[in-house]
Amino acid sequence: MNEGIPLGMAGRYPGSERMDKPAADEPVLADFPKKAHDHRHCVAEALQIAETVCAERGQRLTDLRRRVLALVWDRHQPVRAYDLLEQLRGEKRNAAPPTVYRALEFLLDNGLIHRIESLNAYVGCGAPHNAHAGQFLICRDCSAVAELDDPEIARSVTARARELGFRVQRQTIEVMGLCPDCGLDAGP
Amino acid sequence: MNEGIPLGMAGRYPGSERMDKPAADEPVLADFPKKAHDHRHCVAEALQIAETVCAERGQRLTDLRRRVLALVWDRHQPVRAYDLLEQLRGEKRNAAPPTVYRALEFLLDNGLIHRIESLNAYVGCGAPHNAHAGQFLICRDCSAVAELDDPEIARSVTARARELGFRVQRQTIEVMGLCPDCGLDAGP
DNA sequence: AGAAGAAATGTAATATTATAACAATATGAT
DNA sequence: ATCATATTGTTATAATATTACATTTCTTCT
Repeated sequence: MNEGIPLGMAGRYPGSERMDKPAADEPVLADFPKKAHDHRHCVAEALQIAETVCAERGQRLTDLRRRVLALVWDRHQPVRAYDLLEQLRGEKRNAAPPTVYRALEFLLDNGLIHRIESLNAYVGCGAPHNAHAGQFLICRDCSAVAELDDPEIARSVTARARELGFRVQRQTIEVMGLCPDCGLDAGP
Repeated sequence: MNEGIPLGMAGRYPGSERMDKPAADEPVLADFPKKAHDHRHCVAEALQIAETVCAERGQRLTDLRRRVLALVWDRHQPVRAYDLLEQLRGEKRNAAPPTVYRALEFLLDNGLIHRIESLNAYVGCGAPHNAHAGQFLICRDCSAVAELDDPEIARSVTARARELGFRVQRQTIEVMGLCPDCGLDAGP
């Protein structure tokens, strides 16, 4: 199972019901969105948010960067850099690795996407207003990803680290498993 | 700072005072070991444990695998595959990438090492008896790594995932920051 | 508008990480 | 000793990412 209708993506994703800004300490109740939802709306809203975020920060969301962001959002799953490159080449024959990697770097720096380290891949960020690392639930079967932003998890990590005298700068939390849909196949 | 005396490594590492087997639910009180400790003892004990673990499971710890394990432990820091390869080539002129990657795969499968996804690197596992994913504190400055195995952290992740109907198979938790020694430089 | 400086992109080459495919060798079981 | 299997050797290549420098575009200042 890894074809056909694109599946889930980060909760509080553009298009979900909950795009209100959460209180600093409120867990983001992320979830895996329905299989069928309006992609175009989803992408359009992500782009709109990106415009706003960049404008607020005086960052330049160029055509290229916007296009790469749209491609990352297009499939609501982690996307690899060279897949992006291939798609770009279809539109822009002189695209090269730095074309993609520079755009990805910009988007990462501005919190508009996240990198999934264990997959060497990238996903759109559903809540780019606040700087955050996020925690990711990744389905082994269909590759759907849900982004959590649970302060309790983050705190339990930070607390233990501090006991050891370690200063936390950034947390990478990636959970592999089965999403609600794919978990059904495997029994209760 | 990334040279000279090798620095820290996983708590409950061979050579630490606490090599007793923890209760299933007891947090492993990992810590960053002292800068000067007996490496040879450290490596020797890790190898001894590996022998035992493999014997228990009927797995073959061959010369090559043992050698790679020793090299991973040698510096108590995350080691990259091609660094291992280069060292191997010094001893065994026909070593090639698969030589290293196959040994690493074996060691990973048997829980004798962990892969640090965010660094594309490998570290020895201090407690290979129990299958576990582990949580890693990685110093940005000196590359020292401490391996935690804190069930509270794992539980907080699992609990939230279950609320979303996600079945956890494996957690990757990697925390970048400053270890106790390097954190001093940066003020309190 | 025009020039200077900064930011972004183009372009070529290469570094780094990892795997595929098949041959040869070593090991353990009978 | 022979067979089956696991391990290792060997060659080639795939996948991911960066460096270095040239060119273009954008912003700002006049």
